[in-house]
Amino acid sequence: MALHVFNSLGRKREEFQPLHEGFVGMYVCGPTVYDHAHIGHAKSYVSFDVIVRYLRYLGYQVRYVQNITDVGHLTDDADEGEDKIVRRASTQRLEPMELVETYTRSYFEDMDALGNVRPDISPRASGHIPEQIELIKELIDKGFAYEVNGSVYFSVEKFPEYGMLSGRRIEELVEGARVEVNPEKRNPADFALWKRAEPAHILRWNSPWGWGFPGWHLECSAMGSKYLGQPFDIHGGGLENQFPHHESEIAQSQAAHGEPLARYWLHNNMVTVGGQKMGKSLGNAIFLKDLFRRYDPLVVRYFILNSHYRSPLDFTDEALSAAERGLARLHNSVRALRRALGRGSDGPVSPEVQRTVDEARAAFSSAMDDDFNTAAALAALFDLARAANTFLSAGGFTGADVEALERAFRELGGAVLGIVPDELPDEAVAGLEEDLIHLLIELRREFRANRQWQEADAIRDRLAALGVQLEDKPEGTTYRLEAAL
RNA sequence: GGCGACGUCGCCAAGUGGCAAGGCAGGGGUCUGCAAAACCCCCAUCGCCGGUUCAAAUCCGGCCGUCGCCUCCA
Repeated sequence: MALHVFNSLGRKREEFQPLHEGFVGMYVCGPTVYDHAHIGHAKSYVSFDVIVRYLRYLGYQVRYVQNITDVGHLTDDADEGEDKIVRRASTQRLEPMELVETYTRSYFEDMDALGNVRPDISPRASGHIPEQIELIKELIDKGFAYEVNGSVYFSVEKFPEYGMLSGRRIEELVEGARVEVNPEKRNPADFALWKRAEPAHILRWNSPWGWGFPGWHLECSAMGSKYLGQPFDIHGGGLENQFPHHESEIAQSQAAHGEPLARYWLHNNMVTVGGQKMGKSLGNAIFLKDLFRRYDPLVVRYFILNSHYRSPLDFTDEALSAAERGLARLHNSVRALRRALGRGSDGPVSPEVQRTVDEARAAFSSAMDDDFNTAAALAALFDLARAANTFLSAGGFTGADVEALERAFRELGGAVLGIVPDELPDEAVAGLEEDLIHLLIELRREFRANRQWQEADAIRDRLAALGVQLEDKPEGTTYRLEAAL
């Protein structure tokens, strides 16, 4: 089966056909860096990370662009409000760019921890002011935009398709508008391309319309087409940005260039906390840096992938704890395989193992081909884990058997889903700690040989209390670090 | 008020016309000095009502409930 994706543009599943054979250009709306990343960011960027990884697994050369919004994102969308960055910077008495730098680094730190591959280009809005000004000029020249008092607005009436993505009509927007109408706008639904800024405004640039700063929607249009051309293949982002952000991107870009901005629009669903919407303004945001103190980032990643990217996801302790144990199961199986590497007999892969691996790969691919159904793909990995465990405990496997199984986990669970690292936690322990654990295991072995069960159990219990879980097996005692997972 | 999504086992979650994946938890076994891990077995007719169909969790209508967008947010 070929890859099918759910295109928000048209709201249906379509076969994915790249514009250029073998190449995919993908743009995902990045964060506005005025605070630390929260679990909403995690869901969004893990989802799109897996999409990028899977496209690469399929053999596409992907150019992944994800912007950093460091200017122009106002605190409300009536095109009034303050710039989020500026407001936060003045509160903290920082240069805006200083604030931006801090949170940009924090963002990448968290995304790295989650195992997301870095975008190929992370363009900043503030570094693309000339491109944005050019775009505005083009829109004015073509009659889609107008200037008032040093601000420029996009005229939605000039673009009849406005609403094509979100399924809204301009009239409805105007009627339902709860925000105060900006008197400068000809139509209340018009949106700002450029906002005039007074001298007191510290983040501003000179333009043909005087000093000011670009509107939020503009950056994605300018940077997306700059690095990926227009149209490009995939535009991703959060569902809440479908309107007005993405709708406005489409309008600007298509009005200016006469071509659609992107062919496939993918939207991930939202995160709730204990059943309630999470919002920075609601004060119930869970920051990743806090969450990572309680759960390994890979557990969070696994938890996210256990549901579909287009489904909402509710964060609860109970669900995360279950995810923790589920991921451990997968890791245990991979660990066992890796310990068995090189221990099998000579010979080719047995037909039975080959068939098991083939089936797992087929199930995995057909799940991922179906609009990136990671939950079903995970089920294929769990089936593989069970089979692998059975093969290992049955014995009589060849080295090639173990390699084939391990490779499947490394590629599907590792390269594609990113939840099976090349080095699992307990394999990373080294040095003094490792020597001490082995010393205790050796002592315990002697107690056991003398049937001094109390002493042996005490060692095991106390190690367990420290997060080191011992496991007695026919071939000897091994350990697992539970705290690390 | 307008638009949209969803409601599947105790919990999480796949499944969009043909006998309901997977994970966690639970019960019963095997292995083990005991554990742990692992393996085997057991554990749901899909919010409610009505309709279409040989056949519906899957399609249509109504109702109830939850969530989201329409205002900053991934």
